[in-house]
Amino acid sequence: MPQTPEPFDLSSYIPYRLAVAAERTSAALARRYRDEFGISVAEWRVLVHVSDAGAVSIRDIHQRVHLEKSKVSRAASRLEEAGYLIKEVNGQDRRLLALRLTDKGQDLMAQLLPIAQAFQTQLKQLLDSQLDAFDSALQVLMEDDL
Amino acid sequence: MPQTPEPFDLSSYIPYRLAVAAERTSAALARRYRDEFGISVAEWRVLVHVSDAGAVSIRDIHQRVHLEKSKVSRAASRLEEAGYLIKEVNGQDRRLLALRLTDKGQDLMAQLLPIAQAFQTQLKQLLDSQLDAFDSALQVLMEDDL
DNA sequence: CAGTATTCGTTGCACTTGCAACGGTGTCAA
DNA sequence: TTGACACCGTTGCAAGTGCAACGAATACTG
Repeated sequence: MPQTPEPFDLSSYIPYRLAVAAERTSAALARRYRDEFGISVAEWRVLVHVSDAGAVSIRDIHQRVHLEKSKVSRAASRLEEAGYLIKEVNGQDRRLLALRLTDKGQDLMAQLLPIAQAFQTQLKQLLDSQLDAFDSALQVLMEDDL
Repeated sequence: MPQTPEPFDLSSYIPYRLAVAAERTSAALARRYRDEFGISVAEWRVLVHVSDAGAVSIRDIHQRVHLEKSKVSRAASRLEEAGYLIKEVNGQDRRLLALRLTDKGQDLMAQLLPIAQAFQTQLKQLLDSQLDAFDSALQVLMEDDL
């Protein structure tokens, strides 16, 4: 009896669905600020963390926003070159950097944050009644061993 | 009155949470077959679609599995070089290719599919009661305009 | 102390990625 | 038929990526 391989439906496969949803969401967000501000996703994450945690090291960002440290390093360099932040060496531990937004960087965030907030609001409205379950499902996927 | 910029919590931001969850999930899946079989995510998606849709073109795959056509083209070339599939020109329209699995490719899928199925089962168990809401939330994010 | 091990951020390297442009093929209307 | 146009898959190129290795700074250990 020839064994037909069990059919496999990619469109119902959770890792695939997640990847597509994440990509669409990130792309939709990036569209809202990439052209106008020239900020990539990695740079955006760095900016957010520097913006609300003050003087942070590359390592801090690496650990808290799920970015490779080399990616953080290069994103920070691009942001520094663009004048959005400065790198100082930490006086306590001179291996560490202390990244801080410049005034220009704060201006940038003042423009970006409302855009980001509006998008979050839009997404919440779209998800509506599924939002809570969706959020706790994401929590599981972000924290549990897979 | 100095205006403190509204705080922005990245860890509750949906695009960020989705990106992290998707990355972890894809990485967990890739761990299960990358080392042993040397298959990337793009190659995996191409394989799945060729495996269950028979003779397909690059464009078909591009449209159905959310991959850039250049990415599909290069993934298909790697798979061809590894002996997992062959490219023929479509007789009806010689602009199109018809990709088909070789016997070696079918053997590969016979090994990969159970791994993939087991992972899906594991994820469903993890998500458990949130699964239905999670799935319909993903559906919204995959289909609606963002 | 001295000497080793560890941590931090950067960088070299090979590889991947996205995008635009290309040659080859098919379509359609004049 | 021919010419303009559209579509398919590939590829060149610049930019981004992950990983390992590096120098500099610090921590640890005897």
